Amino acid sequence: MRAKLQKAGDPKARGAVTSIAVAEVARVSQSTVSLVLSGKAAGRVSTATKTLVEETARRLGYQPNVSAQALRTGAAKTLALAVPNVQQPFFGQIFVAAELKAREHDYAVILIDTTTDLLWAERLVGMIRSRLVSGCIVYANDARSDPTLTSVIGSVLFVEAEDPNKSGVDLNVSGAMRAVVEHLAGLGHQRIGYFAAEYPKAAYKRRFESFLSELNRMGLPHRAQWRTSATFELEAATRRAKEFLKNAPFTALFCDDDLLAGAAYRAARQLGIAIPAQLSIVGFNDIEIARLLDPELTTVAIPADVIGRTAVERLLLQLQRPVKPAGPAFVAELELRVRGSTAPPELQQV
Amino acid sequence: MRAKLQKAGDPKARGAVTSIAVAEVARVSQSTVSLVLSGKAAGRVSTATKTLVEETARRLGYQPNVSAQALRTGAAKTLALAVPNVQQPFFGQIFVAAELKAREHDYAVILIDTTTDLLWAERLVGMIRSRLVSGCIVYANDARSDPTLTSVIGSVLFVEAEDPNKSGVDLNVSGAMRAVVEHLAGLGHQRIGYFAAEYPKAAYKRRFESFLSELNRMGLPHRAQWRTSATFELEAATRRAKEFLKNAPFTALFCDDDLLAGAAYRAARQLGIAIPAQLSIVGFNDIEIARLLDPELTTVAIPADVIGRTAVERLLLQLQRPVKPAGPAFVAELELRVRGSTAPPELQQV
DNA sequence: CTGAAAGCGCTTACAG
DNA sequence: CTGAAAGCGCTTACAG
Repeated sequence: MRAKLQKAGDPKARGAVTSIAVAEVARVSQSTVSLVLSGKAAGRVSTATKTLVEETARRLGYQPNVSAQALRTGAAKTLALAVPNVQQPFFGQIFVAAELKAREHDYAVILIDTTTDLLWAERLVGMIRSRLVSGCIVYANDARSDPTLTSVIGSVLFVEAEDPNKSGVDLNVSGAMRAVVEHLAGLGHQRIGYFAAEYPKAAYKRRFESFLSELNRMGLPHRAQWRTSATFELEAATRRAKEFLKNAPFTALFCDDDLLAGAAYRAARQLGIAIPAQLSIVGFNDIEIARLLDPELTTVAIPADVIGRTAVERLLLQLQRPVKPAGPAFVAELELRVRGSTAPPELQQV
Repeated sequence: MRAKLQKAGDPKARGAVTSIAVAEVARVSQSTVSLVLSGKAAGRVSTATKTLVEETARRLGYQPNVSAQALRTGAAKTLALAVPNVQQPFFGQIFVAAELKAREHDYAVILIDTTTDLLWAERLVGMIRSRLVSGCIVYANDARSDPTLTSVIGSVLFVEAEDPNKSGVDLNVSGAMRAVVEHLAGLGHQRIGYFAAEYPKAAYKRRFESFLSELNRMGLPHRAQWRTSATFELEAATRRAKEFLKNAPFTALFCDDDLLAGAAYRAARQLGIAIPAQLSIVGFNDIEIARLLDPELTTVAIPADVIGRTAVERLLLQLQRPVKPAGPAFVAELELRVRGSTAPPELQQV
């Protein structure tokens, strides 16, 4: 038995079971242990040896040191997921779906909140260059961060990107907007207001553009005064909605997000405007809030699970290629869920 | 100039700037670079050399390889945060606060959802033993996972633990329950129902026990039939609430979570029960939903930011110690926020 | 104040 | 089919 000289001052005794320990106990070489446990034994290690090693590793409770693996292979099995706001249940859903798919491939996921961390892009670049993560999914990037990300662009997959051509995964926003406008027009609404999210995201800009072109297609008018915007901070959004809805000349209102729809409900309540009799409201996202509102909210559902899964799959594929393939984005279909907040415009407003 | 022999088949060219590259350019040894950049230069490296190295590193865009650092030091600068449900905005808040504090110490955070991953405890142990993470904050563990975690217990900090003595951070639940019961009793309520969360968490059990002892203290009765439970799945919870509220003999209802309160609102709406005239409702958490409900929900606010921050601070401290200090937990104060969902019991129910 | 060297725990050609 | 050896990029005693 070889005595192990614990050199003073060296990293403290680790206690962990290493592949060398497994090799010693199994009386094989450490190479063999590595080959077997990383699944590369086929045709290179006899079945007997393979079984012995696996057995020994299990018995000793061996877990490969991921830092050593990452150092040697050059890539950590960790991904980052950057989302605008972790506190929104929708992004929680995205995370859960992404994490599940990542886990299938033995990857861990680090979550980045781009709203609370203004330097998120710089930090992400640092994470990639320091090899903390191998790649990142960026949900709804803002234009400001793009220059920062160019140096690591091959390791990034965008969802609902600023520039739609850059998206690895995208949403069929125009299809959804068509459904929204057709639904409202079908009920008899001629004037539709727009309550926009006050964030510099192309995702929101695109929704509005689709909205306008659908109105156009249907021959419906739109005025600048029929549109306002607010952040998702509930009190501020409610105040904004209240000014906006006072004497509003429209009979239906589209909201960029269910949270904004919630603020519109509160404003309507305070103003004594009945939903849907006096005002129809449509949201976007279909988070839990939609069904907690009274009446329940008609809204556009986004398949968070499909998006989260697909984004991870595509990112992992992309990381294997030498160069980023410029293939077309995966486009997720959205679904209008009609509930009680939309009805024909029975009572004309001012 | 030393020619570097790129040995065929070795890990592909990495492209990354290493400390050796910095050393070569700055014409110092790699040890010196390391000393300077890890902030251990004081009294060991001349100011001139220090400046030169820093300058060179910045110019080359050097980022230390964290895998190499972790391998050498034995600990990755990564923490895990295990929460019951990422999709609940409350845990999003916890994450944001924890991540911010972790970032201050140069740690990254991996999020674990214990509801969607039934083997989370096993996976967490794997993460710790494989050195992917140095430690973990576990929010509201369930008893089932405890045996699995014992082997890594020194690397874990509990929040609202199964066994309150094990908590590194805890909530003053009895204080909150006292405020709730006193508030309702003060309004004149004698019979208070309880809508419990149907999860095997000690956190919820403790809320109910505190509730009972506060009732006791106030001399108020409680019957088993005045209590029911449901998961947070909105439709199921609403159905449960509907059965429960039909001919309910109580005039006020405490809910383990704002989401359950939301379900109770829906049920009340369907049954034609007016809130708060016929039924007062109190929630727990004070997430956004509380202010979106109509009337706005009286609920107990939990300081997610304080909890997230403190948990990280304490975990980091704990990881430095050789043995886990059994000091007392940090106890976060909760606050009852009175809104429109509670009022005197004007109309007696059956 | 500075540098040469060991070694953290792996993976992977290479030789046998 | 198996093993010896190199080397990923760091940190840290140690020698000078």
